[in-house]
Amino acid sequence: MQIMEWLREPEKNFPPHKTIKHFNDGVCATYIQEKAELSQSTISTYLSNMEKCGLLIMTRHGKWSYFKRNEAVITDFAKYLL
Amino acid sequence: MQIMEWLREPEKNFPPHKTIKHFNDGVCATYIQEKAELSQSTISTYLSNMEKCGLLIMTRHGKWSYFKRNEAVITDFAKYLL
DNA sequence: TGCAAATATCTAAAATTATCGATATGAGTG
DNA sequence: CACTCATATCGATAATTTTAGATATTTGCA
Repeated sequence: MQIMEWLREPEKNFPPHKTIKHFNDGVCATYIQEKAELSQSTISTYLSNMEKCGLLIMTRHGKWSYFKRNEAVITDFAKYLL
Repeated sequence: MQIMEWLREPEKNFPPHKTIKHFNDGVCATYIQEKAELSQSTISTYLSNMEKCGLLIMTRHGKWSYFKRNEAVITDFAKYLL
């Protein structure tokens, strides 16, 4: 939940990436891990699971994995609750 | 989640109560328990927790506890996810 | 008042989840 | 192609959740 909130406003919650300046594909895993203060393996598993279940969209840029919210899926889920 | 879905349409998912004919206050705990096929204590705990956290509204009618969805809270939660 | 029905609470076990350290894999770079 | 950084996977353990049986409480009714 916390990660999903952070990713709603990447610019406000994360520093700009050293090589990729925009947030078009979201935030790289390392920054999320640092902010979450959980181990690398834990965050990697989280992000991977969240991507598998459709909540996040992952994009590889070289050695970095970027994650952003999958708004379409989130909207559908929110509607389903009603 | 399943219970929340059932309670979206009480008339379609539960029999009418023997003494109280309408579904204004939702469904009595026993019917939910029977449909869920879980023990009485389990369902009682579920419903109580769901009520405590605001998802359900409980109404006592004599010896029966009725439960219905708290649509306001559900709507707020759905919005929060977006 | 005493019994029965409906629900609530307590305690404990089995199952699942959260989390990490160690290790493996993938990718860029001199 | 060796080295390093970023991420992924594996295996294990601690913590939490799920669930039930036993028991307690509440309420209506004979």
